[in-house]
Amino acid sequence: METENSDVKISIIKAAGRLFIDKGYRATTIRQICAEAGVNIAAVNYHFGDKKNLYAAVIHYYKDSAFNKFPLDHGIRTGDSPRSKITSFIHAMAMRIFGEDSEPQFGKLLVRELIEPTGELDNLINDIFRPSFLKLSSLVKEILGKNATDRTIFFCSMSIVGQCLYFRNSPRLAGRMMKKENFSRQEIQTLADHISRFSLAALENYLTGKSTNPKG
Amino acid sequence: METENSDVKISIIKAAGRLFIDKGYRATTIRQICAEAGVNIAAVNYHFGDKKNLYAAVIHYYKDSAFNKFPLDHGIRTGDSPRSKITSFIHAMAMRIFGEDSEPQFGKLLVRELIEPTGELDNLINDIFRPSFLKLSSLVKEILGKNATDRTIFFCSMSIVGQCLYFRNSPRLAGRMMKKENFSRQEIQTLADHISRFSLAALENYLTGKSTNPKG
DNA sequence: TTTGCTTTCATACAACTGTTTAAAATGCTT
DNA sequence: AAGCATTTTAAACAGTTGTATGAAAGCAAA
Repeated sequence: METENSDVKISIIKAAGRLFIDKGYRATTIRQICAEAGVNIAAVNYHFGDKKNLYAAVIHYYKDSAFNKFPLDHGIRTGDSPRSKITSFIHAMAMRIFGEDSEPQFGKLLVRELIEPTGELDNLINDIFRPSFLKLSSLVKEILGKNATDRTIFFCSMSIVGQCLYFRNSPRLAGRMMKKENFSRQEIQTLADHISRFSLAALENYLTGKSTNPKG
Repeated sequence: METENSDVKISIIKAAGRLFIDKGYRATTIRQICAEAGVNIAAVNYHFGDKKNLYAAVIHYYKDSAFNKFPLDHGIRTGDSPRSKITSFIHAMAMRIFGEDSEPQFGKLLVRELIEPTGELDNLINDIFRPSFLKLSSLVKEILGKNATDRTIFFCSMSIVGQCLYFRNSPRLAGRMMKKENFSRQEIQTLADHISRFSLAALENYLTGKSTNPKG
């Protein structure tokens, strides 16, 4: 059995990726994958061993694809202002999560794994979530200043990530743009612009803002 | 066949709810549900017709439970300040989404349905998402003021909802509190306090804040 | 106790699942 | 062209799924 990624393996990975993104791991059958890829039923087991291994290969493939195009420090230059750095980070994160046009939507796979872990979640946390979150936290800390506690930095970073993921997976409300399958780069930038603006406005007034006690 | 909710029906709904929340609709089998509820395997089909109908009953049951305890205007009094109103709204939303201790976590069912619609999604959008979102939007509008466009109000409301749902479904990062199965009321309030504070800081400076253009 | 209805039960069924197998086809080296 | 390893194929496998069935049990009213 070959170890490199042959054409057949790639075509299976891509077909499986489309289906996993669209229907999820469990609801996608090997027969569907093979039909979509135009290969025999036994091809998955021959080339990947089993369905679980194929899924891991799909995650790996799309993860590399997303982070090769938009690495963690994409658009961030050392001399940039904290505002500019966090804005660049959010834009790159949005591009990874949304994908462009018909590109794979890595964020959908991520969220699916969050909701219904298949066993790859631990790898994803170590490979993706943790380093990405740590990078974001360091940028958040630059904005909040030295008075911010680790807990505050943590919560604020969570708030930023949450916005990105929800925009990708929100329901269709009224006749608006959300819940589209694919977004153009222009639309992704519009969303990333909002998230950056919203988050920066929050971060720059988080420590000085009034209390939110409902009674007060 | 009875039309009221008998004891057996309730116990099946509750057992199914626990399993659907934990493993999702597809991964949960009727045999598991009946074992958990201590009833015969044919009970689901006898009392609910089929699995899909049972799922709809589960959604309906937990939805009513969550909104009876924490309705849309929970804690909101007419004379309250806009800040106080939106804070109360976020706290109630958090309670509905997280549930308390071992209470049903309605947010998990919601997000599962967002990620992998079973057909109930359209009902949920009409019954839950849309009215809740409209209520939140009206409160956001109060804070942003009359200069805010509908588009701005929409995006900012999305940002608030996104935070709540992500906190419920975030991965376990380091040894922190997230990705717990159950949250105490104290922990939910802590999260809601942060989300309120973050969002209010954002809303009150969104229109006056500087641009987020990465170049600037 | 008998009657008639509702509910429970063990069992069975057809459809679908991931996976395996052994033979056929293909490609590559000599 | 021959030999050999790799890949593809059709067919089958055992296990699980949601659902259906017909008999047994429960139960209230007469």
